[in-house]
Order: sequence, then C-alpha cells, then structure tokens
Amino acid sequence: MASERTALSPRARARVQTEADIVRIGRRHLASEGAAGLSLRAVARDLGLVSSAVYRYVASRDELLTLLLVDAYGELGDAVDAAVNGVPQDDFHGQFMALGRAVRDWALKDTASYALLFGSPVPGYRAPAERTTVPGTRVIYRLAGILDAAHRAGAIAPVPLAAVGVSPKLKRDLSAIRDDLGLAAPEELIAQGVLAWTSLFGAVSFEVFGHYGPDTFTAPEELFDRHLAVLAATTGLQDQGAR
Amino acid sequence: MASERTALSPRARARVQTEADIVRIGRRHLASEGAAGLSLRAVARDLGLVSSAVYRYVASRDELLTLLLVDAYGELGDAVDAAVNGVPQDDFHGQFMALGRAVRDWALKDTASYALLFGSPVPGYRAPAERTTVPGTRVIYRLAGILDAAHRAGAIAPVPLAAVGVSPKLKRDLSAIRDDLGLAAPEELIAQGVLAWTSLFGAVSFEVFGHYGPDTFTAPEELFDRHLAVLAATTGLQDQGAR
DNA sequence: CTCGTGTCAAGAGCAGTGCTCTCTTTTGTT
DNA sequence: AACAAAAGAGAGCACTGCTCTTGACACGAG
Repeated sequence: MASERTALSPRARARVQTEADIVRIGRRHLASEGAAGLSLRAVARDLGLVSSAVYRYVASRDELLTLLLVDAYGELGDAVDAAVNGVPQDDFHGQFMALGRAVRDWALKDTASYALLFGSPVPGYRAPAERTTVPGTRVIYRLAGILDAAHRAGAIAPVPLAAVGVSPKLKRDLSAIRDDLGLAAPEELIAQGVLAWTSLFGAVSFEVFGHYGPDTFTAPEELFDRHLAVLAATTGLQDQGAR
Repeated sequence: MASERTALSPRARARVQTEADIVRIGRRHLASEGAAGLSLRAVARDLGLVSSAVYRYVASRDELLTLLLVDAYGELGDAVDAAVNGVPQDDFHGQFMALGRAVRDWALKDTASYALLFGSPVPGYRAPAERTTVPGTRVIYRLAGILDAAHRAGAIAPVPLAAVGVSPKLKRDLSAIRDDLGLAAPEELIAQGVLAWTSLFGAVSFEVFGHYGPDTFTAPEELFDRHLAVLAATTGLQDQGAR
C-alpha cells in the first residue's frame, strides 16, 4: 500500500499511459468526426487495439464522452485562469476583457471541444453532474469573482440600467445565487453578470459555428472586442486603462 | 401541361403527401434522437416502407437534413413575423421584445429544431447555401428592419455607449452590411444590433441547452425578459409603453 | 518455484446504420 | 389491352456500439 503512492507498478504505469492515449485520440476524433461520430472502435484502431480491448479502460462510449468533457472544461478553465491572472489585480475591466478573449481564443482553437461543451446536447448522453459541475462552473465562478471584487473595491458604477428593474421572483433567484457563491453584489449586478456571461458565449458561438456569413466580418476579433467592451460598460465596469 | 397546374395527377398527389410525411416523421425523430441520430431507415419504418424505398423521395440523409433545416427556419421566421406584426408599427421597443420572446418560445417548444439551427454544426454536413440562406436570415433581417425603422423615426437614442468606438476595419464591415441591407443606421447602431442579436441567441441557447443549473432560476422567463429589456436599452430603444 | 488471481487482448455475435443495385409490382396513360 | 414510368422489395457491403466467452500473460503469495 505504501508503495502505491510513492511509485506506480509497471502495470499501473502502462494503464495510465493507455488511458491518456485514449483521451488524446478521442479528442482527435472529436475534432474530425464530432461528438456524435465519436467511435470507440475507431479509437481502438488508432490505438492498435482490437475494439473490445478498449472496454478494459473505458466503460462505454458515454464514459469516453465524459472524460473528454471534463478534459475540455479543464482546458478552458486553465486558459481563462491564466489569462485573468496575467492582469493586475485591481484592473477589473482588463480582467473581464481577458476572460472573454480567452474563451474566444480557446473556442476558435478547439472548436470541436467547444461544440461539445456549449453546442447541442449530445442525444442520449446525460453528463454525470458529480463529475462535470465543478469543472463546468469555473468560468462563471471566475466571472462572478471579478465582478464581485470590483464591486467590493467600489470600481463598479451603479448599474446604469437600474430602470429596467428586477421582478420579485427573479430577485429571489438572484439573491440565492449571491448567497450560494458568497458574493456581496446587489441583485442588479448579478443579473448583469448573467447577461454578460450568456452574451459572451452567444457571440463566441455565432462566430465558431459560422452564423455570420463567411465574408461578413473581415476582422471578427474587433467586433468581438467591441462586444466585450459594451458588455463591460453595461455591467458598470469602467475602463481605467484607457487614456 | 395545362392540367399540371390546375390539378395534380393522383400519383403526384401521393408523392407530395409522402414527401410531407417524410419531413413530419423526420422532425419527430429529430426531436427524439437528435440530428446525429436521424435515421432514414427509422423514418422508412415509421412510414411503412422498406429502407431503400425512401431514396425514391429523398436523395440522402443530408438531403433530409436540409429539408428539416429549411422547414425549421421557416417556422421560426413565421413565428417571429407573427409576433412582431402583432405590435403597433410605431412601438419599436415592443417589436424588439416580441421578436426576442418569439425566438425563445419557439426554441423552448421545439428544442431539437433549435439545436439543429443554432447548436453544434452537424459533422460532415454542409448546408447548401442556395437553399438555406434566405430562410436562415429572416430573423436578423427582421431585427435590422425594426432597428432601422426606429432610427429613421428618430425613436432611437444616440447609442449611449459611443465611447466604446468602432475601429476602422470594423467600420468598413458594418457599412458594407448597411449598404447590403439598404439601411440608414449609423455603424454604431448596427454594431449594437449585432450584439443584441448574438446576445439574444446566447441567452436562449443557455436556457434551452440547460447551462443554467436545473434549479437556478425558478422564473427563467423573467430573467430573459430582463435581458431583452437591457439589450433594448443598450441599443438605444426606449420603452415608451411603460407608464 | 509453483500456483492461484487478476489483467488484458482477441474474436464472435447481435442489432443497428447509410447507401446501392437488381428485381418485381403497381399504376396511369395511351 | 399494352406499355412505360414510378414505386416498393430485398439482398448486400461496410460500418457502428456493445456483450460474452475464451485464451494468454504477469505478478505476488505460499
């Protein structure tokens, strides 16, 4: 037992290697065939195994899908964290922009994984919440952290669209979220944060899934940056960096 | 020849009936199995035909997908048109809200078709532009029409976020769009319109695809309405209806 | 140093898929 | 009634996910 934690047996080593290979090849197939076309047999072929052998490592096709899902959420979360951490702690506007750009960059780099996470649900597949919620909530938690920190620091203007208001039921939902995440922000700001969150992914999805025409925007990154800036402004984040 | 336009031959009648049945059953399968699980064999079974027989009516699985795509775009466009037409011609804010709500309602009613249109691209399938662009652009054209009419009527406030600015390249793209659609709106407003458009579908997608938790929002329609109202406000549309 | 245990790979088999090809039946028209 | 066009039927190819059984191997305890 003690040896288990210091050094893996050769068998165990081989196993983790094979498991990693399966995920790696699975991602490749995801990119070329899509989630629905993901085939354990094809993965087995690429791995040099007979089809039935991969079931020693992965219980089912859905299990492989879950592995790829967790893997992708992890990559996206890492990319976002790295980008946000590269911005000074008190530059909340910069952090927001960095988060948004990181999501877009990652999505454009690995459109298949992005489609797996944020596209159509894979029919017949239900993600096991106990394994996917934690990695799957990293981005929104990070966004909430940025906005809440900005609020606490007094760096967020009172939401300029307060006139829109928040209905009682919605207010209850929003304050439940606030309590859940331990935030200090008022309900209006949380609502704005949710809007910014969904709008961010809406903009990314349209670009990644090709809903703009092929030649409509010659500089899509400039359009996206403007969208981000507008979303930041409507959330009350002012750009102190601009001179 | 003359008889062809007045009355269809019994054979031709049977054919259009079968074609309609195929689309109807295809939609049912799309709802239960998803686009990737759409099976011509299963459609044939439900139709009481042998698998090869459906190829008399539909050239391929992709062809059926195209039929479903055009069908769904048509339904969405009809729903949006009906909703917007039900609002007084000079109530642009109300028209915007109606458009957004119509999209959401339709998406919630037929999530499978919505996923086909706005979810992950179906791997290996390329929509034939000559058949899908016209029905596929009805919503954004209608939105553009609302905003442009509001602008011409002076019912749109100068976009309050002009400070964000528009880069030169982006400005060129936006004015190209304006010329294409014959609009009068300034570039800033067009950019806001695009943001509203993608944000609308971002909000709908998150709700339809279940990216909020299952119990996070007890009144999602209120959240959505607020999002719409904020998007209208950031676009410069003022709500004259509110008293 | 043998022997049981657990790990792994292989192969056959079931039921399903898209699609093509050939053959037969039905049908509308002349 | 005769004929051609249209529609359906059936077999077949190559593929999929998944299960079950069989055989090979390595490892560690006795």
